[in-house]
Amino acid sequence: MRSIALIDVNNFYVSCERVFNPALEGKPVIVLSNNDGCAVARSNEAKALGIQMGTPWFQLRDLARQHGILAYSSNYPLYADMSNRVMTILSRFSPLQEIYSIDECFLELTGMPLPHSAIGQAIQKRIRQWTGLPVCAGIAATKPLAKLANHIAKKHSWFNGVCDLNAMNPAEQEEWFTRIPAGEIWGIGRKLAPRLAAIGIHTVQDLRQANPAMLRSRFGVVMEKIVLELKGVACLDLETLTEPRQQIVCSRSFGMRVSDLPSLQEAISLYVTRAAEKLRRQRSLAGSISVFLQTSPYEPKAPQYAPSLTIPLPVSTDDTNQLIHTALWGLKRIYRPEYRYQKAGVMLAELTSKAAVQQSLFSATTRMDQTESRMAALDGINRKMGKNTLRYASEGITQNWKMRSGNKSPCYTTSWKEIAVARC
DNA sequence: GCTAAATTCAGAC
DNA sequence: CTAACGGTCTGAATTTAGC
Repeated sequence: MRSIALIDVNNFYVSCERVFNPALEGKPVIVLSNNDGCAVARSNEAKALGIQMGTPWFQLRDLARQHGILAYSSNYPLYADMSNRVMTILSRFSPLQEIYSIDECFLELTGMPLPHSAIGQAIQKRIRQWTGLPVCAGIAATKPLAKLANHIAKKHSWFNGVCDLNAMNPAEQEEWFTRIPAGEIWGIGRKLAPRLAAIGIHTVQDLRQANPAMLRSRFGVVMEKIVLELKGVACLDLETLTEPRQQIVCSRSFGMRVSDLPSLQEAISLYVTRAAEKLRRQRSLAGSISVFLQTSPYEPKAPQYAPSLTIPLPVSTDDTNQLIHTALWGLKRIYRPEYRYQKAGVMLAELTSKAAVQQSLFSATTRMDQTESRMAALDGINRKMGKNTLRYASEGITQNWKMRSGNKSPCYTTSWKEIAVARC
């Protein structure tokens, strides 16, 4: 019997904040998305107050005041660093690991000594000891079932955070499947759940018993695979190698509405810089760059404008200078001064491996070499001396358009300067 | 009427 | 005092373009 574990950190962002600020323990805490926009992580106490995932912060303000809810701006350097620690520890429990998201991974446990719940408990204990973070483990024969097992472990405290569906007999399993709504299944979202309900499929058990061929014809292959996996038939492999991204996007909402071109130029320059850093980190080159602007869809009475322009690059590149130049050229094409922009962004696409470049017949190789050493120097200085030590003047100095981040915790694990301030 | 490319949809977290 | 609502990425399905 195949045995897959799905390990995930409970309320990940909130738990990271709590590790470094134990006073948050037992209190209703939320972490907000970029620009302090929406609640994207909630402690159990906050969930108990009825705060839904993705609720805009301004709608929560009153409730937060009433109940003393603590709201933090998101601190991605902290969460990314904690995630790396967790994933490294987990990698020692199995040779096959799929890192599925910032706080989740699958581990192949097939063939390891039983009971596998004991492995789950060992994992839980070590992650808690070595990082301070709480995790749950779900174990089952396929990935969606492991997700469900994890869901069960989280919801029912008597499992102590570890649930092995493989260790249950079929009647017990069925008991659980009958109690869980189909919408909880991995891959069944807000559109598909109502469509399934319309044909009488309400629970996991209903879906398990449905005819895969019929579901395929009505909903497509994805649904068919989900059903087969729920029956225990493996269709999805563990994806243990991470392929390089096929496109890289960097976009941000502004802290205020922006209408002037110079501010947009600064923002676009910054986003291109970030995107190009990611591009070089995965050793790719971009074949095209897109620029886009957006007015706020939440102000329906204001005139809306959401232009974008994709510019093909004659020779694929990872040179920030060249990418900024091209993006700013594109920005000028799409910019109209009469709108109040809420957001801007860039996308690098048609990415290819740097190891297999198609050189231009007409461009001299020296140009490429110059780019190479200039970018290496830029990345090297910023790696050694800290992010932003060396940056492009076109990013601007005051950056009045920058996103709001009113209550960010210090970067406890990635910045010497901020630890000194924290004194915890 | 076919294939390929582009766009949209749905999902995850 | 008022207005304030995330970001990245994937793969399938559907539509459109080009022949």
